[in-house]
Amino acid sequence: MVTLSGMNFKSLAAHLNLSVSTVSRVLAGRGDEVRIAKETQKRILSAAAEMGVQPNELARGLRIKKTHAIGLLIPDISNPFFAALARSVEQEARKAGYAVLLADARELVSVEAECARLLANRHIDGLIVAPVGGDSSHLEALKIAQMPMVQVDRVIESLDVTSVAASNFRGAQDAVRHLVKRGHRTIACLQGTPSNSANAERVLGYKAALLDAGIKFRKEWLAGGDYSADSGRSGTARLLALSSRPTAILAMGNLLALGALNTVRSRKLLIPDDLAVVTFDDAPWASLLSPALSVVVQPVEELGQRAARELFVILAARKSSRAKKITLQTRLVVRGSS
Amino acid sequence: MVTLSGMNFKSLAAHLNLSVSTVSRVLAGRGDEVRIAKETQKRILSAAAEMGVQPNELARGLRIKKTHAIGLLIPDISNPFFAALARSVEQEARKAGYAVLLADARELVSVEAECARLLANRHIDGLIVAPVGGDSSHLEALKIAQMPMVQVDRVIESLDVTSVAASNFRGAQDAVRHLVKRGHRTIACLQGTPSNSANAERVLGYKAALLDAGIKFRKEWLAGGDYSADSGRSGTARLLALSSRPTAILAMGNLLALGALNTVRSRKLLIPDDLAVVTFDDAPWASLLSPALSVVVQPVEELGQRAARELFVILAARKSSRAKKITLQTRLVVRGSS
DNA sequence: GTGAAAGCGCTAACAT
DNA sequence: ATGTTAGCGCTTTCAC
Repeated sequence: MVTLSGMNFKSLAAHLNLSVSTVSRVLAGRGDEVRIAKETQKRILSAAAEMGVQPNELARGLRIKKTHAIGLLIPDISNPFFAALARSVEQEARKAGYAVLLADARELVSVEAECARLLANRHIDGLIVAPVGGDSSHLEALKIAQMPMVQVDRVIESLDVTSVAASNFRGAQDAVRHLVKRGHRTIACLQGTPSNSANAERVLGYKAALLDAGIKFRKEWLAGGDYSADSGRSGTARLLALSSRPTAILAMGNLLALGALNTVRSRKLLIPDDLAVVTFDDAPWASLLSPALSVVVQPVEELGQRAARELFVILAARKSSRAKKITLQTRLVVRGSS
Repeated sequence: MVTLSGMNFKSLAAHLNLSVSTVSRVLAGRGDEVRIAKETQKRILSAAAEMGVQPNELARGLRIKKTHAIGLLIPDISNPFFAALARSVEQEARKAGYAVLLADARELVSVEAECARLLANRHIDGLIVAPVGGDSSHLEALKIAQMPMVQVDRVIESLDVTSVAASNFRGAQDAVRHLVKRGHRTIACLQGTPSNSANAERVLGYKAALLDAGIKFRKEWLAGGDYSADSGRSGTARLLALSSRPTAILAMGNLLALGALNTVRSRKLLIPDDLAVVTFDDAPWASLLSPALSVVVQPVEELGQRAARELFVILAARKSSRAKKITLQTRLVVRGSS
């Protein structure tokens, strides 16, 4: 508990022979509104700047019942996607004068519930959450307690809370259409965690696009089961063993794709000739592989920015508005692998 | 500003016909110490649990001048290394009952300075910082204001603050020794940002190992300049054009290595035969490339854990102790690329 | 064993 | 145009 200057409004006021309230009013920027003499304002402002006096946000929060802090509850910060999300949320929050309390659920609902409780105790003004999925009663509880909330990336529909996500359905659809255009008719898919809404949307988009192209979906084309490279590796092995071997694969996460590449290489097959690969989520290394990976890019930066902004809109609103469902477009980047 | 229950000590006390002080004492776990009747304690405890009453950390912090929150100031959360660091710091903090305020400096000293100020205003109890490097007067200021601090990964010696870092010197040394053992005599190096202490240590270790092996360092072997893949690509191109072309490269970051691989492939050279590559920092994809990358692994998880623990030790201590310098061992993992 | 009262640093309603 | 006062929800002395 350290203040840079060690001074507070009281000591500043004493030093200037003014009352704390006057100091408070001026430093809150309401000097003109309350008609404090220009002269006095100047004195206060310059003295504050010089002595490095800043309001104690704790005391302030206690009084006005706002902490100007938001919680960011994500399933796994070591996942580059969420790291990038955290980055843009933090930047947007700082711009708006909010601090960010970070909580990492480690993909465990139990940890997520605990974090939710701890954050509530900290009296955050609002929460941005990418739910782990599965049980969400702890998030329900927050909602009932009127916690302003925005869901991002992963969406729990039943929560009835504003959400910001990429067009996962459309992104998968685009990828499949691209593959179809390249002449593929047997297109498999490596899925991530099925309980995850983003994954579910992608699988739906994949199936819809197959239908559109007059291709009958076969359930043995659905491999994977989580977002790991291992899952991609074994899933691809299973797919390659199929009697009707797929000529293309859509992976729902880039580690899945990496696993796929691995299996393909070990079989001495060629990409994209023997097997074309498209995957969700770009990464610095995706374009550096040979062949470079074709990817469906999510607008991560915008996702975080938008989620933060939506939350701030909710916080600024006097009364609760209806939950919005915001979808940001994905972008297909075709490179060598397809 | 939401409480899950909407209740506080006062309402609980009223409900039980007790005073706030008694409730406070019991819920602070000092019931026995102050000799509150077992019976009363039980009533309070069970009622609190049932009604979900938790202390308002804000009011608490204001009173006892402790927020049980720490700041985590890092240069770039989208860098997987720092993301992993954040993850372990957050977990360790939560275990110890601390919340984590995240601040991302985006590798800019100016942003770092602003974040430092904002965090101080939030009255964090302590700070874990991986300095951007360059100017550090803002960190000096925090130190002078007695902010409990721990540096991690990147270390500013002049700050005289406890630091936790990997054995960068030793790690580079080990890598070079390994290459020498494989018969290499012309070993180049792709460095990251020179102003970064971790990079500087690595370069020193690299040079020391060359000296040890009786190899004279030549300054044209030093390429790169930042941690990007581009830097690795162009640096490697330069190295390959040398009259005394290196047979091995040590990269100080995995994107640098990725860039190197790229250049090597485009030249139709073979790894590790034409050029061996070892790099700092493992990544999920490093072992999935072909050939798989040999890497110097930093114990990221431990780095974060240790930094947090050291900070908590400082926070628990009554008076300030001397700054420690903690070094955690790196590990060389030899794979196909060397 | 428990309660009353003061105070942490701020804001806001109510003086003047 | 500025000061006085009460109070946010806790902890902590001091009282009984």
